[in-house]
Amino acid sequence: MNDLRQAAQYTSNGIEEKWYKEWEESGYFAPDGDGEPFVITLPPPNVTGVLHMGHCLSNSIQDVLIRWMRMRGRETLWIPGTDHASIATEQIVSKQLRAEGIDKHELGREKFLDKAWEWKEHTHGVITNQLRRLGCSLDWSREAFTMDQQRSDAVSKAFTDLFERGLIYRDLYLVNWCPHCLTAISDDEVEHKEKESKLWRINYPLVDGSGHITVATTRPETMFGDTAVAVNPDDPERKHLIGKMVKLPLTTREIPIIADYHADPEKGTGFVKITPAHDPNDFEVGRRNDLERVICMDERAVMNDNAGKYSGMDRFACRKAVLADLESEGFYDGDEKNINQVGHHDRCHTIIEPYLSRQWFLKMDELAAPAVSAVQDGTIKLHPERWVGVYDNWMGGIRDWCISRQLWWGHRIPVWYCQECGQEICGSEEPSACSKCNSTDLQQDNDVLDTWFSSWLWTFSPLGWPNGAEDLKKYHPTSVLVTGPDIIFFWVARMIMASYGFMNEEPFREVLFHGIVRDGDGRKMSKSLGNSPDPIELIDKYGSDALRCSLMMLTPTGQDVMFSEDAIEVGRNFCNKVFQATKLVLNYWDQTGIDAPKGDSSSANAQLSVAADGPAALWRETFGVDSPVEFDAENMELEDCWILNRLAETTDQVNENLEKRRLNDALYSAYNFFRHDLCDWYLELIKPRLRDDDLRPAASGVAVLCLAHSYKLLHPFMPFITEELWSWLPSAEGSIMTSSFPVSNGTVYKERANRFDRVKEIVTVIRNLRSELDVPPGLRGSAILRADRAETESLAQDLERIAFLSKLEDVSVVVGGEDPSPAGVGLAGKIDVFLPMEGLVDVEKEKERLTKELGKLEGFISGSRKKLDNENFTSRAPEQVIDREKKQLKDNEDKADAIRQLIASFDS
RNA sequence: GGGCGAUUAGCUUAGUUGGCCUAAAGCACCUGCCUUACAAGCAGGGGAUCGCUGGUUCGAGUCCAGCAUCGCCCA
Repeated sequence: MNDLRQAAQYTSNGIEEKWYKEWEESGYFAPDGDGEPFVITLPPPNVTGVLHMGHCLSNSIQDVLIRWMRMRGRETLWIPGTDHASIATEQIVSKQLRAEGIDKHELGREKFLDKAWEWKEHTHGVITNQLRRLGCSLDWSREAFTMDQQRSDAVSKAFTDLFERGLIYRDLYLVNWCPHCLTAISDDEVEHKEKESKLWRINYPLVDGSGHITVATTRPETMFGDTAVAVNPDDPERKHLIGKMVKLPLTTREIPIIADYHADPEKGTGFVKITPAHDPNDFEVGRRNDLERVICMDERAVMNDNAGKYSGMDRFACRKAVLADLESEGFYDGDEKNINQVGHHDRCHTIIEPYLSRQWFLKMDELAAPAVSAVQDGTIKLHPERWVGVYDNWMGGIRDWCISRQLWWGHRIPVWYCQECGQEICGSEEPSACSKCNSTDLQQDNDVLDTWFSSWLWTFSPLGWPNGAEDLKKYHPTSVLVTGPDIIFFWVARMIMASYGFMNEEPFREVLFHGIVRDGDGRKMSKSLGNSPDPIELIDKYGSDALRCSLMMLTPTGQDVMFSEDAIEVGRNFCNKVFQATKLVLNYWDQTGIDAPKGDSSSANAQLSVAADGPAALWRETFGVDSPVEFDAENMELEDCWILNRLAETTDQVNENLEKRRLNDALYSAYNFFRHDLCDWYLELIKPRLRDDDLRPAASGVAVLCLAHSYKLLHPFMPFITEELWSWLPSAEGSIMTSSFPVSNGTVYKERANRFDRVKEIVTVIRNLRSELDVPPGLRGSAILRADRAETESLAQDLERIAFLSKLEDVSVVVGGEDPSPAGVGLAGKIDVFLPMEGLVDVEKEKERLTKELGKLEGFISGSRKKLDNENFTSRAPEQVIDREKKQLKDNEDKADAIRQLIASFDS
């Protein structure tokens, strides 16, 4: 027998790796069958990175969808891959080289790339193995990397296509420049942070000697790049100065006062210094007014010769020096506090320097148009829907995308320059000679492309575009994209544009945005805060199933999730619960000595509605083999009917919620069924039958069926433990992950199921009474139920069950009659429940309790009466609503009467 | 400054078409129980003027307007 069967508690040790290996070797992750394809491309993690909590959530969601669809018979494909993370990787490799005393530039491009590839090979296995530990059922045979040959081909094909379509251009532009990484970055990579700074006032003397004007600035060090001062043309107090010249302090230059609406008379001093080469707004002003662009810093944000004696100083050191000199030379006019948004590079957190340089841009308008309508007309659905507005908003104001990066690790821009005639040649392959002058002296552009320029192709490049055809035809468009909303612009929007741009169709049918994983205090998890647990450590400690289950249970659809280590106990505890219930059932099953034939998974199914034909039919349906147990389908036990009905209902709920992509609701349905219906009620109740030699086979048989279906329902969420326990079941054959997912078309045994619900209600009332009246747990008293004649008959069949579940010696039923006294009393629907307790009941306490209950009822009654007395209500509300209200009133009045009578009986 | 979202029990949230809402769940808390699957458990309990103010309606946690507070994105 399996060692785990003997364990006191569930432990995932060894089990998870064992099953993952088995699944992978059996080829279960590859698409199979001829069902409608269901395809996801994994959002590629950084190849040199490690798994973090956000990945765990995102990948768990994807795996749930994939496993569910696979079990439903769809041809599923989940494609893994990683991206090359240009800036991050280049930073790491450069740092490693520096530690060895090697400078990147001395080493040279080729050798640096060798080092980077080495590093990539070294770290690649880390993240992919982590995905395996999580249980992700990815088709590893199709793994892609953004810089492998196939994907590199896709990138240069995309670039050359766009180039030929005239959408790519090169221009001098003010870009977001990182003086630390020495590269341009896109708008999206800039993080704006609020900073308290100052607004300094500086006097610029008028050249004609008629005094001075005062400009206000947050960046005095850029004054060496000033080429004008702007005044609002509608500014009555200052417009007369337009056209005059001012002297730029600390220099010998003279600049004009110009008219531009960028200047706001209400803001600052009404005069704005214009620095076209160092400020995005000023750049636009410069364009409008045809101003000269004077660059006063180099790429490291060090002042250059245009800054005169400040040349060679860092930008911030220069600011201090300039301010000091302005003051000593009498140009300084004070300052005031100012809070402004300062852009930082999201990778290295250096303050961005707007920098004038020649970059490659992609025109977006044309590409955006079909991507906007696809989301608007519902071709692509976003969940939750509110992201549609955010998406539209951004797409409406879309700006051209700066795609060049001054880095080496990445896809080198496929453009060559003729050194003879200056011709630009773009092509997927290196040209042998200049197309214009035939010179062979060609040089490739030094820059590489933004990493997102390869990931925006991610729905079709992993399927083999542009070379392969088969996978592409079969699996594109993909089905779902699962990701966080933080990259909706970076990635999601661009993928949609790319797909329409190159494939002429949508990249996926729906996008599932999930929340961000935060720590227990609601802070975003981050390396610098050190508040992010290592998922692999958590998996080692608690098991992957526990981690997945906890994350899914804690994550409201589309909302952020607060995760702390103790939250994972929810999942761990549930795994143990599933294990314990299995142990119980199988231990009794083994005692039956029945030798169950193994089933045939190919003929097995999971249609719950066959349960109505009896457990034997369900057994055949579930395991694909005749039931080794003889069930009496004509005389099913009440609880068996009830649990099979609950199973059918739960199955519906799970499927329905998964359909709606409400994953945590789906999990909760299955969880509540297992923990409460199956364990707390059903398994508790059948214990006497399990201990009885004659009744054991049927009771344990139904329990086995419940377990089998529970495992299936839970398998997408917790794949390992369900596979392990499935393998323990009699008649179970093959892997659960390739078995059928349960389906149901409604309820079974509805009438008897309702009868059991009444049993539950009565038992709950009795337990409540026992507890409220402080009846010692060891005391097995009796109870009397009073009901009308119609109910009494069926109730009589259930008395033993009620007695057992409420731990009473005996329970009897009467029709009408006096209240037994003294007794505790409760109401289960229309049934009065008496707990006679000679000498035990504290009359005063019981009266107090009943009075409280009566008060509550009277509140409801007066509420109902008020409604029903309102003619507006009775004439306008729908009939069912009125009927329901009347019925409630009647029920509550009956209850209240019963309680009043009882209170009176105490007094007599 | 522009936009989006949130506000329900101590905490995290559910509440989908206005009426089975007499507002649900988990965690936390209190009480009892080591009952031969499980203390990583079971049974029971307390705890909410649904952010505020108006409006629409026979009826509002739900729809509308304004306000307040918080969060996110963009400029």
